Order: sequence, then C-alpha cells, then structure tokens
Amino acid sequence: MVGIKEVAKAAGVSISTVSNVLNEKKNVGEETRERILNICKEMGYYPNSVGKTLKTGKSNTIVFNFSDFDRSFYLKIINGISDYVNDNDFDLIICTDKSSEKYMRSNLSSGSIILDKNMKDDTLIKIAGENYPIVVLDRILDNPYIKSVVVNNYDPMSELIQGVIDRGYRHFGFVGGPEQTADNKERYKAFRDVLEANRINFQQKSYFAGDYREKSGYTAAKILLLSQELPDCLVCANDNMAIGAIKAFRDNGIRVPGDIAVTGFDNCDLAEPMGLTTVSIPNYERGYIAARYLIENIRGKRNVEPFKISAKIIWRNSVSEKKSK
Amino acid sequence: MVGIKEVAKAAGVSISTVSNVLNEKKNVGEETRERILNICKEMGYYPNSVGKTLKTGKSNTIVFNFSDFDRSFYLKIINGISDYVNDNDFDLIICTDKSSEKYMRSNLSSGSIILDKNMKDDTLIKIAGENYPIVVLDRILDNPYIKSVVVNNYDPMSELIQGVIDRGYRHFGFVGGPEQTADNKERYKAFRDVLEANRINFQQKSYFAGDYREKSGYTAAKILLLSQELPDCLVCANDNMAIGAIKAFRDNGIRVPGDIAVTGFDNCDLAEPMGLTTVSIPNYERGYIAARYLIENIRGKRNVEPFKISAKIIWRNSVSEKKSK
DNA sequence: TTGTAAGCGTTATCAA
DNA sequence: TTGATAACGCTTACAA
Repeated sequence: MVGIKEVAKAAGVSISTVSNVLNEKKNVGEETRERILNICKEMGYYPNSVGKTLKTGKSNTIVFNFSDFDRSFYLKIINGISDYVNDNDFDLIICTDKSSEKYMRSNLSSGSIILDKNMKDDTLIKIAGENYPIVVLDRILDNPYIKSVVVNNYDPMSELIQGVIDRGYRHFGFVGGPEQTADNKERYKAFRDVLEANRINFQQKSYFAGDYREKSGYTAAKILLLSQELPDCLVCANDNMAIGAIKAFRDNGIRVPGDIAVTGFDNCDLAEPMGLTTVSIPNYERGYIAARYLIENIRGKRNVEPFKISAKIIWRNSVSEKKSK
Repeated sequence: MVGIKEVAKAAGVSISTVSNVLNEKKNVGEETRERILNICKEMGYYPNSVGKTLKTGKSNTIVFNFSDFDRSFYLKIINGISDYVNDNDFDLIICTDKSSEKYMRSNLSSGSIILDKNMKDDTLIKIAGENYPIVVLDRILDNPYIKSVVVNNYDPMSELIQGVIDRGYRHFGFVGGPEQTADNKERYKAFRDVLEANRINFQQKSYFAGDYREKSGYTAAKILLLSQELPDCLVCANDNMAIGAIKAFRDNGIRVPGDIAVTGFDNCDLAEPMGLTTVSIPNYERGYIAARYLIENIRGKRNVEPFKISAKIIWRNSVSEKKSK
C-alpha cells in the first residue's frame, strides 16, 4: 500500500508537505504542489481514510441500519437516503445487523439512521450524544440527540376503516404485526377506535398475531377459514400479510372481495397488480427526510422534534361496495 | 469517548494489560482480568475499530456495492451475502456509489463484492491484489485476484425462445437492456441464435433499446404499437421492461397473450401476480455464493475460476399455446 | 504477570 | 515555503 510516506520519499519532501498538498492548503509552492500531485498519480496513491479518521475524529459518513429483507420498499428508503447523502458530500455505510454498532461507535461515522427493530432503544440512547445524533424510523424516542421520523399511521388507518364501513362492511377480522412495534400498535388502535365510534363489535378471537411477513398472513387466513363464520372484511396491518391472506383465500376458493374484502398497509410493489386496497407511504421521501435531519443535526442545527410523515389511501378492488347493506 | 487509556488509568494498570484482557490473551492474572472487565462495563467502554484496523491492517469486513434501486431482488442478494458473512464472523459494509472506493482501499475492508455497473473494470483491477480479492457479479473479468459469479443467461434464454417457437410463435420483437452489459448481450445472442437455428427472420427494426427499467419497456411497446404490424411475441431482456410493455399494451386495449405474448427475465416479485413467463434467478443463493468465494479467497483459498449460476424458466400465462399455428 | 515503547497513516502545531 | 514531531486508539514485541 502506497501511503503519504512513500510519496514524500519519492518527491524528496516531508510528509507534512504532501499532506498539505493533498488537503489543498495554500502554504505550499506551486511547483512543489504540481510535482507531488503527479507523483501521487504515478504511484497510484489513494488516501487511507482510516488514518485520517483516527487523527481527525471526523468522518463525514453516516450509517443506515436495517435487517428485514422481505420489504422491497426498503430499497426506496435507501435510495432517498443515498441521494441526500451524495448531494451533501457525505458517505453512506449500510449495515444489516448489530455489527452496525461497530461502525456507529469508533467515530467511523458521525451519525446514523436506524430502521432495524432489533436495535434496542437502550443501545441507541447510549450511543447518541452531543457529537453523535441519531434518526430513528418507525419509533418514537424521547432523547435530546435522537430524532424520530415516523409515519402517521393513525389518520389514514382511521380513514380507511371508516371508508370500509361506509361501503357497508360490519364484521371485521384483523391481522396484526409484531405486537411491540409502534406502527402496529397505532394501526390497530385506529382500527379499534373507528369500530367503537361506529358501535361495531370486535371480538378478540378475530385478532390474529402475525409478524409482517406474507406467510403469517397466509396462516392467519387459513385459521380464519376454520372458524364458523367469515368476517366481511379482513384488515391487515401490512401488505405482505394481506397478500398472504388473499393467496390463502384464493387457494381455498374464497373470492376477494366477493366473499371477503381485504385491506393492507404500505402499498408495496405487489399491491397494485394484486388490486389491494392499501395505504401508500412515501418511502423515498422518508429516507430523504431522515438523511436531511440527520445531516442537519450533525452540522449543529439541532432539531429532535418528532417528524410525522403523512400517507394516503389507495382504493383498489380488494374492497368493493357491499351489496347486502 | 472512553478508550483503553481511560480504562487503564481507572484500573491502575497499563494499557497493554487492558488490551490483553480485551483480546483474551492468557498472559494476565485472573483477578486483574475480572477487575478490568468490570471497569470496562462500568465505564461503558466500546472498542474503537479504527485504531485496531489501523494497527493490524486487518478488518474482517467486506464491502458490497450496488447502485440500482429499482431492482427489488437486490435485497435478496444482500440477504444471502449478509447471512454468509454473519455465519463466518465477518462484517459487511454496503455502499451505494463510488464512495465505495473509500472503503475498498484503506484496509477498512479485506475484499469486496461488486454489482454496480458504474464501477469500472480498470478501477477494480487496480484495487484487486494479493491481499484484496474481489468478486464481481454479472460480469467476467480475467484477473488473478478477481472472481466472477455470473448467471448463465444463454441456456435458459435459448430454451425459453425455443419453447415459445414450439408453441407456434413466429414473429418476434426484442426489448434489450443497456447494450454494453454482459447479461444483456448474452440474452440477446441466445435469442438471435435460436431464431436463426429455426430459420426465423428477425429485422433490426424489431429491436428496441431499453435500460432495464419499467419505463423503457413501456416506451418500447408504445413505439411498437405505432408500427404496421405487431409481432406475435415480445421478448424482453428483463422483467421490469416486460411489465412496462404489458402495461402499455393493456392501456391500449391489446390483450396479452391474446394479441401478443410477452416474456421477461429475472422472475421479480411482480412476475407471478402479472402472470409473466420469465426466467428465475436464485438471488439469495447468488449473494451467498459470492460471499462464500470472497471470504474463502480472503482466507487464502485462492479460486478465481468464473462461476456460472443456472437459472430456470417459469412458464406463466403471458405466453400461451398459439391458436393459428 | 505486568509495563514500556514503537508503530499503523494521517493531520496539526510549531519551528526553521 | 517547508520540515520535525506529537498525537489519534490500538496491538505487539520485548523488557522488567
């Protein structure tokens, strides 16, 4: 590996002069500057960022961490982050597991965006600080150095359920996601609140605990099929599970929405071709905004007010006007 | 930041003793060991990997680089890489642009997997070396330190086209991807070869240059619609473009496959619900295999023979038996 | 069993 | 305009 030292020797100057050239300081003669630059090119010198980081303690790098590979919209979030980061001359390290911690500490990065549910609140609170702001997606954390960027799940879910009721549906089933997650709680609460406001009864036996994966939706629907009577409408806390449910219904000769309506949440790529009524979340923008707040916080513009992103309902044919009102 | 030095001071020992404890060397007294470990915990010590990397020149980290956010199957590749890497106690840094180079050089990483088409062959050849093996996906590079992991496009594409011909189709259109990419070339070549073997004529005007994105397929189909006569079958170099084409046809009242058959390549998430006949590539496995070869090469088991992954055809209803044989 | 000191590649301070 | 030198956090001979 050719370093600053080799270049210095080849040029017959000191390492500090080379460093000054590389960092575009003006305290170096034009002739020397050019000569050194040429030598760097000839020798194929490339700066070693580890040495630099160790010395300066700064990195202009942020970390994005996630872990669920089933959700293809994550790529859109990454796209938004990546674009903002590039436009602002930062670098981006994406990590898929707890080895993230390695890059978050050890000033290899100046801040991070956290999406991975496995990353514990406690850990984040420990890591965040004056010189290390964090942006969390899909959870709210009350900490002076952590900004939350969350989707407003409550309003669109309320509106969705009210819309379904207005179309004549009265008997509901619900497939929930991981129970501890904030977004699942919020979606479920909106569902229950609207039912209650409409004096519609909901029994706990019509609740199915899933994990946001397609398979759990499939399973929930299969279980549902064993019960005496099908609800009119199965509300799912996300699209993957809704799609799983639709597949289970179709596999068993149950028509959607003829025999049962189904709703999702996310507007994933499959929602449109499947005709799934769902809630569309602006994912690219979500990533972009998260990156923006993070970098602004890194630059000292402190702002940790939780930010709510709004989402909108997309009606498709998995819910129709109910005949027998 | 609390470092080894602070811990040493708090424990009243030297930094090397702390280092020895942290690295589980046996040359340290049991009592001291425990005391130091406790102090580390109390003070919230976390090792700074930058210092370590700089000193040792080793990192146990690999880089994966990509840049196209439209292809949701990239997540599956990442999933495969991530799993193998975790199982082998390596860390993974994912990069989305040429800032990748920063992490590839500067011994922050010990090797990398390259998917990004924007990463130039020359650059890779410059970076790869005795101590820095590279695995490239979807391109062949002849270099003693670079292993190619590519999909066998030719065979399944040949088989696909022959199958389409056997079903009675005779007039073809082709929507190609970026012309310089190896996979596009191979897919197109298979297409032409099979046509020729069957003495079926193909005119250049039936070739449309796309870029693997849905929109370019949509555009190609729109242009096609302007021509005098539609082919029986539009072969697309990937699914995204095929889906774009199908949408364009549907938007214009052309039935698929009634008026025109369509084929894709990739078996993306949408292919199944859209009923698209296509070629399925085992993406998770692709990532897993790439990671495996990379880490084996890092560990000294040198192997840079190009590796071909086979793919298989999935017949769906975007191609049917043609009535008017 | 523990400590001293050099060194990884870089930047920064200060002196020449 | 340039060069010596210390320092960043850590590992590792080698000495005590």
